[in-house]
Order: sequence, then structure tokens, then C-alpha cells
Amino acid sequence: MSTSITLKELSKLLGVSISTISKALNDSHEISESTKQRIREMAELHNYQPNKLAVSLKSGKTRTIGVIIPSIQNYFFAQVLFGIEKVIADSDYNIIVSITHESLEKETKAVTTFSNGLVDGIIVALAEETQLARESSHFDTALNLKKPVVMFDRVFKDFPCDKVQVNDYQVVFDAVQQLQARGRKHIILVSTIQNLSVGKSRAKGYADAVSKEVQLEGTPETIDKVLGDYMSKHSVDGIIALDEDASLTALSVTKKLKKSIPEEVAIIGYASEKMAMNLSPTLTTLNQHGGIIGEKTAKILLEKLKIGAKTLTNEAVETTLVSRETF
Amino acid sequence: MSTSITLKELSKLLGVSISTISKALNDSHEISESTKQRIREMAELHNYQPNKLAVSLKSGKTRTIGVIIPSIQNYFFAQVLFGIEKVIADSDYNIIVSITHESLEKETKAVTTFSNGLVDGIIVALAEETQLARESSHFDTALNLKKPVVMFDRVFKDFPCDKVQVNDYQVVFDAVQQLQARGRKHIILVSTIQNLSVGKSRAKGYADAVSKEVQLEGTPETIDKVLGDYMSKHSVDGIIALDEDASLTALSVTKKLKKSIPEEVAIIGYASEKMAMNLSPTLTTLNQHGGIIGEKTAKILLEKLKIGAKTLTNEAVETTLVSRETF
DNA sequence: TTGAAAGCGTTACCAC
DNA sequence: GTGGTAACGCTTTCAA
Repeated sequence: MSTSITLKELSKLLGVSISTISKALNDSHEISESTKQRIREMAELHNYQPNKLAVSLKSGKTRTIGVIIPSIQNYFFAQVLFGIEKVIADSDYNIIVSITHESLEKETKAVTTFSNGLVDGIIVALAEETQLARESSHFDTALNLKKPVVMFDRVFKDFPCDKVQVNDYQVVFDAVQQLQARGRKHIILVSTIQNLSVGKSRAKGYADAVSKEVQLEGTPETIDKVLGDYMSKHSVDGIIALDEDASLTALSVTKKLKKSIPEEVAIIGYASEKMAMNLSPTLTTLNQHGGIIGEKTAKILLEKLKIGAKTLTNEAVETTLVSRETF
Repeated sequence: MSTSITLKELSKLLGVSISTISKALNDSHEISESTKQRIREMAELHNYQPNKLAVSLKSGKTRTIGVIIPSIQNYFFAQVLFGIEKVIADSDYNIIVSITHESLEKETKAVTTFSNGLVDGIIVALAEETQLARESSHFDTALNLKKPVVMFDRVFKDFPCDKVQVNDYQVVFDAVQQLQARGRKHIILVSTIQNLSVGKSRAKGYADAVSKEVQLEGTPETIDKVLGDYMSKHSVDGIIALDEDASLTALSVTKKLKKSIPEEVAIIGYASEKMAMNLSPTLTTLNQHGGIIGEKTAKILLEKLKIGAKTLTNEAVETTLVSRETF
């Protein structure tokens, strides 16, 4: 590795000690204006940049926060990341992000790498595998190393760290009730996120709101057939779709069966605003406000890093029903 | 900062020198099996993890590559990142990513931060501001610090680094010709990326293929009105839309004007597969194969890092026309 | 087979 | 006002 010119080299060039250079560049009052001037000029000339690694190693502070998300293809995480960046950009911290692709192994590696010198704190949404395996020991490690952890959206309920969550249960419960209030009797649930904590919470909200529950589950690839089979044999007048793939499928299957939307079948789903607005008919969604979640999460971590508070917060961000054409 | 137990502490615990510990943990042949054993056990017990910062500082290698992209909301970059990750995951390198939000300042900061000790090499797609300002000096800095740079998609044509590009000009040129071959006479162009190099190349491909060019430009917010105004006053039977926003607008405006698609107006656009497939009618797109671009880019950098080749490559990845309902 | 010491690039304490 | 030295945690050369 070649790095930019070092203090040592500048020191030789100027015939001044390393410590003087260091102090001058850090604008210490101990150094005279004239020497500061000389040193700055030479540093400028050679485009001196302090070596981040050395500074971090010495100070024990990296001024960097690590963000770990399961996927980047998912609009929700993209939004959250956007919110995080917005807040961090106004601070003197940097961000580095790692994507786990839902893998526990990758997540563990990321947490370990991050914890071991790279970052001062961690923001994370758990990978699917992690939630399935209920494996949280890698976060214990981070905590032991005094790296504050903030989890958002996909969290371990009992893990001792700050959390920013969505009221998934209540939101879906309410949505189903609204469907019922407008006369829907046969409301079914469609999901490809049954393994995620958020998927479970949402499904529970649904289950508690209906008298007879029908939960259709699958992968993004199979859910199409599952739903098609069911709808061609049973009457359905309302669909709650828990994720973007399920929502898209709900729409396409219903259209394929020539059911009118929302007259015969009403649909409430999850999708990015852009997607929802450009579908035909436009999709009524449960908007999670990823940007706000990101901002809150980042603010909490920043606060913790600055004042080192010990109390754990557990914030909730409201989800709102955005009415469009499907309900 | 608190890090995990250090060699020094292990050394005290075991009554062995630091260097012995280091060697043992690195499985050096200099150390006897028995001591290795003892040391490993103790390290295990205390969950020793080498401090990344210290290792990097010492070795001059970070085993990390930095990825700098303009946006994460853009499906194309998400795909590319996916491809990069796929390749890097199979190596012993790590990835850190920084998002510039199209800002030159952020890009400069990212390149500088990355170059100064954090990474061994950089993958980048230029920010819009960077391309507008034609500012490349921050990459000179990176190169001076011996950090190989690979640019993809949005590149500086003349900058001396490896590049992975798309044959933007040719693809749009061909697409227009296909439209013409099927009798379209009034083909217009819609774009919100006129400031980007790729936007310019694509527009040139269009311009060179038609006899009378009509280029409609705007922002994602204004393009709707621009196109609506034009189409209500002029006859149009084919639209080339250069980005997702333009494509969505092309579709919605055409539908709003009650023109049949593709009979009266054919549309070829750019959009994610998921978006294109779920639109009504489904959108015929120019697919850039972001995943493949990402893989190629990552492989080139890895190669450079490993064997330190000096020749510069300039690879092209094919874009393909995916026929759907709009043409 | 083991250990001491130098050095990676900084910062900070303490002399002068 | 300036400079020497130690220290952050690690690897590596050289001696023992």
C-alpha cells in the first residue's frame, strides 16, 4: 500500500520534528503562526492526508458507523439507508455498509469485522437466516467490545440494544378491520416473508382480526401458483399482501382471474411508492416510512456515541395506509 | 474504543512473549505444537480477534475494496452492487460502500477517505455533479496513492483507469432502427438523465438514427408536463425513454391521452425487470444486465489487486432489448 | 523454539 | 515554541 506523504517525510523535508508538524497541522496553539504557515504550505503542496488507519488506531475512535442490511434490492432497506445517510451526513461520522443477502454467516462476518476496529457503532436489520436460527451471539460480541448496536425493523425482541420498530401487528390488524368495515367477508393473507419477525407480527395482526383465517405462503417464485390455485377454488373479496412480491402477485392473479378491483376483490399491500403508483390499478399500500425509520435509527446511535447514554430506547414508527385504487 | 483482548494481554496471561503468540496464532512453523495449542485455547477462550486496523496499518493491505455509487434507489446500481458482492464474497476481500447521492463533494470525500488507508482499490460510477463539472482530480489522488480504480457505467472517457461500460450509443441507435423498421415515423426521445454521460451517449444514438429529432428533457418532477404538452400537440408513434422515470412517464402520459399501446404509440424504455413486468401494459426495455457489469468490474479489480497488471482494460457489456407489450 | 525490538503513521505527554 | 519519546496492536527480522 502506498499512502500519501507522511509526517515523517514532511519532517525531513522541512527540517522540523514530527511532533511539531503534527501539532501545526492540528492548529495547536503551541506552534508559532510562521511555522504553522510553512508547514501547512508544504503539506498542501504534497497533498498530505492523515492516514485514517493510524489516527483510528491511536485514538480508539473510527468516526465510522457500520450499517448492516439484508438486501439492497428491497426498496424498504434502500429507503432506510437513505434516511440514515441523511442524518449521518450532517455529523462528522462516515458510513460503511455491508449487505448480508439474508445470510447469518455474512452477518456474523460483518459484525465481527466491523466490531474489530472498523467502526464505533452498528446499525442492523437482521438477516432472515439469523431470525430463523435465533442466533444473537455475534451481537453479544459487539456489545462486549463496547460497540453500541441499534436494530431496526427486523430485531431480536429480547436483545439488550436500542431498537426502532414498526407497529406491524397493529397496522395489519387495523387494515383488516377497515376491509371488514366496508363489508369484506373473505379476506385472505398472502406472504413470502413468513420467516421474518415482521412477517409473523403482521400475520398475527391479520389472524387476530379475522374469524376464519386463510394464510397463503410461499416464495416469490411459488406464491403465484399458490394464490392462483386458491382463488380459482374459493371466494375471496379481500387480500392483505405482506410484501412487495406478494402484492404484485395478488394484483396479477386477481387480474388474470378477471375479477374487478376493488369491487370484487380489494387489495392492500406493501410496495415502494413508485411501484404502487405505477401499477394498474394503483395499489393501496401500508407505507412504512423507511426514510423516517432510518433517520430515527441514526439519531439514536449518534446520540449514544456522543453522550454514551446507557438507557435503551425502543421507538416505534407509524405505518400509514395510503389509499389508492385497489381499496 | 474497546477492542477484543490483545496479544499483549494474552502474553501476560500465558507468560509467553507477544511475538510467540502472534506466530502461534498465525500457525508459524517456528512454534511448537504444544505451545500453539495452549495459545490457541487461551485465545479461543477470550475470543481473540486481531485488530483490523493494526493489521492493515502494519501490512499496508486492507483486504477491503471500496464501492462508490451515486444512488441506492436506482435499481441499476442495486443490481451492479449485487454482482460485485457475488464476486467479492468468493475472495478474501471485504466490501465497503459509499453512496454519493450524485454529489461531487461526497464523492471526493469518499475517494479521499477510502484512499487514505481504508481500501486497497476502488470501484466507482461517477456522480452526476462530477460528470457535469468534469472534475477528476480526486481520482488522480487515488491513483497516486496506488489505489487501482475501476469505473463502470458512468465513466470519464479519458481517465486512465479500467472501465466497464455499456454500448449505450449503439443500443439506442439499434432500438430506434427497429422502431423505424416497423413503420414508426415520429419517434421522440424522453430523458431525465441529460447530464449523465450515459444519457448523452444514448441521446446521440437516437439522434443519429432519426432524420428529425425531438428530445424532451426534464427532471423526474417536470418531465410529465413536458411530455404531456408535447404529445397533445404533435403526433408521436414511438417513444424511446432513457431512464426509469422517463419510462414511467411515457407510459402514464400515453395512457392518459388514450392512445393505444403499442398500436398508436410504441414505447421502449429503461426499468427494472420487476417494474417492467408489472406495468400495464408490460414495458419493453433495454436491459443493461447490471449484475454482469458488477461481476466484470469486480473481477477486473481483483485481478489488478492480485497480479498488479498495468494494462488498462475497457470492457463492454451488451444491453439487450427485452420485448414486452409496449413494442 | 522462543523472545526482543523495530516499525507502520499518528497523537500526546513531558522536557527543554 | 519546539522536539523526543512512548504508545495504539500488530508482524517480522534477528538474536539467543
